[in-house]
Amino acid sequence: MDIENLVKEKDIKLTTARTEILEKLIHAKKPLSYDDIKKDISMDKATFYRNITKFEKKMIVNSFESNDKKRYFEIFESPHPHFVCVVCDSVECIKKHLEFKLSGYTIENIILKGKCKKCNQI
Amino acid sequence: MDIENLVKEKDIKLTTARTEILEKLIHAKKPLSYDDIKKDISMDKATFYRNITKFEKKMIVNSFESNDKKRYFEIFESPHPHFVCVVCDSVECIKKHLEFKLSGYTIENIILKGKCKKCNQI
DNA sequence: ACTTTAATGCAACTTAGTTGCACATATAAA
DNA sequence: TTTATATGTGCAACTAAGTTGCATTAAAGT
Repeated sequence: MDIENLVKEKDIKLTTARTEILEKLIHAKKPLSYDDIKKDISMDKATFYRNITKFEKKMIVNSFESNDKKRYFEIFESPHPHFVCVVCDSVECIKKHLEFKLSGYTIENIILKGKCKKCNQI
Repeated sequence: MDIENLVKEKDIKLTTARTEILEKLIHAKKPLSYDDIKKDISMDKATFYRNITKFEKKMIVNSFESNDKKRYFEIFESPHPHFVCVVCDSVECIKKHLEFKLSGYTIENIILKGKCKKCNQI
């Protein structure tokens, strides 16, 4: 996956700031918060949030609120569940497909909250 | 369900403030945020949050973070999924049991995010 | 180059929730 | 009934993620 493909036909100017954000998210193995990536990007947080909002509107990025009051962002791909640890606040993607229908509702994201492997061993 | 049963053997003093919170939650049909119930309770928000934290530790109340940056609280009963609308931020309980296992993990809450019935019709 | 439009940085703001501290209430001991 | 000790409460100040207003800068079209 490369950045040109992501923004293709999305009517978005590819500025330095935007490239930095997308680069970081593309190489991430799990959703990241602003806090997770601020050390690796050079823009102001206002710029970060304005750009991420734009990415979300264009369906390039997708986000959800975790347990730690932070928003987590990932490149929008085929929908998959996420696991959020209520002890250590870590966030993971669940590869397994979770089929679940609810008539009248549209389900966009499934979030499982609980204790992750590490925290279960303590 | 009554309040005496809830706090029985939980080593909790039943003050006026605590009774107010529990009364409200017992009669709620869905999880409520502080914002939802502040008009109906007479205590300071610090007292509310300190008590709700205590209830959570004692497994009387259970909570989760929604999409609107607010925490939603409900009386702790048998675990069930919740639906959170990403458009109108409404929160609902899902009665249907959702079985989902993930080895090594403990799942405490399942949150489905998407569009609710109302918002789907718009 | 000139104009128009969108992007950025900075600082101030918003808001859910937390914390320190003094005062109040309750339970236990004397 | 007083005294001691612990717990609960209100108020105000604080915290931290995210937002907004505004002046400045950069980019794209003519």
